[in-house]
Amino acid sequence: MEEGTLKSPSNCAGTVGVDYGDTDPFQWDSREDCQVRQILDRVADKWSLLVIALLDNRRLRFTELRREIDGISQRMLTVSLRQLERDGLVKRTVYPVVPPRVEYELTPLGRTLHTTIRSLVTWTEEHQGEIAAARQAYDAAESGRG
Amino acid sequence: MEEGTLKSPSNCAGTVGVDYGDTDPFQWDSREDCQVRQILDRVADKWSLLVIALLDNRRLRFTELRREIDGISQRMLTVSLRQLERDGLVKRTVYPVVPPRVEYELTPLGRTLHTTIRSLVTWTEEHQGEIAAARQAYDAAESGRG
DNA sequence: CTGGATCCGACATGATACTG
DNA sequence: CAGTATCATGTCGGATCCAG
Repeated sequence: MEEGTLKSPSNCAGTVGVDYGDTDPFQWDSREDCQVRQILDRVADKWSLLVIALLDNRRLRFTELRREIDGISQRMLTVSLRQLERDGLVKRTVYPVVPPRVEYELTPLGRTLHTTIRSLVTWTEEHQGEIAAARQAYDAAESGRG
Repeated sequence: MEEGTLKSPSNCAGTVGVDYGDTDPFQWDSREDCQVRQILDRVADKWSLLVIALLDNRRLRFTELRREIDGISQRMLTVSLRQLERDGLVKRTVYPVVPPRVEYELTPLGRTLHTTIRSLVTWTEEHQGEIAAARQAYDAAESGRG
């Protein structure tokens, strides 16, 4: 199983050698625990991001989520949901009926993250134009230089 | 080359089939442009996240960045920086000296993103304990059900 | 020092088939 | 419907060599 055992050992070896002397705005990576690196990676994951974004304050069924996040495979949706559930961000409710009915919703913890993620999404919405422009400019200059 | 051409064609096919009827909190993925999906993936990237986080309001050299983001390979740092530069988030300054000296800093656009990313990092810092606890609980219950 | 190019393995992800 | 298991593979990312 590709559980959340620990895939990247190198993440915790020396983690990040931040050493500002006094002002250390990013002590999180070297001290605290390298956990932050790992959690960031999980939370900033492509699919997790979308799942959390979609579960605003609604309960969605598996298939509903799958339809909304067009392009996600059943497998990845399952895996993502499992991870989010394990991290206490998403609550999974199974109704013992036939056919099966499973609903997903954000936990209180997940809702606090939703806010942050939402702001990331909003940022992207607002600045996609600038980014597109920057890319064009970059690519133009690039092809110009050969 | 693994440029930012377009790796996931499926991303833009139907993108996300959001269809709430009236209240559509996530129109971004289906309308606007699927760009959002792609940009989100880029800015939420593991290394990009850390790079932007580290370039708070300082200029860092290539090697400095590499040292701070312990665990990143030269290749990925280069790739990440190129992408960020192309997206207009990071400014690259080359000093025509020998040995070469290259410094990186956030652009104004990058600085706006920094704020958002910083809040994501902060969230992770603040809630890593809860997540760890949730994982323990989950794993315990899991092994219990065996 | 800063990178570009290449090679290659590992892991993540998709596709498919099967189950309760 | 909601997964699980298995297999195939594409991509990411590390290691290495080379160049300005």
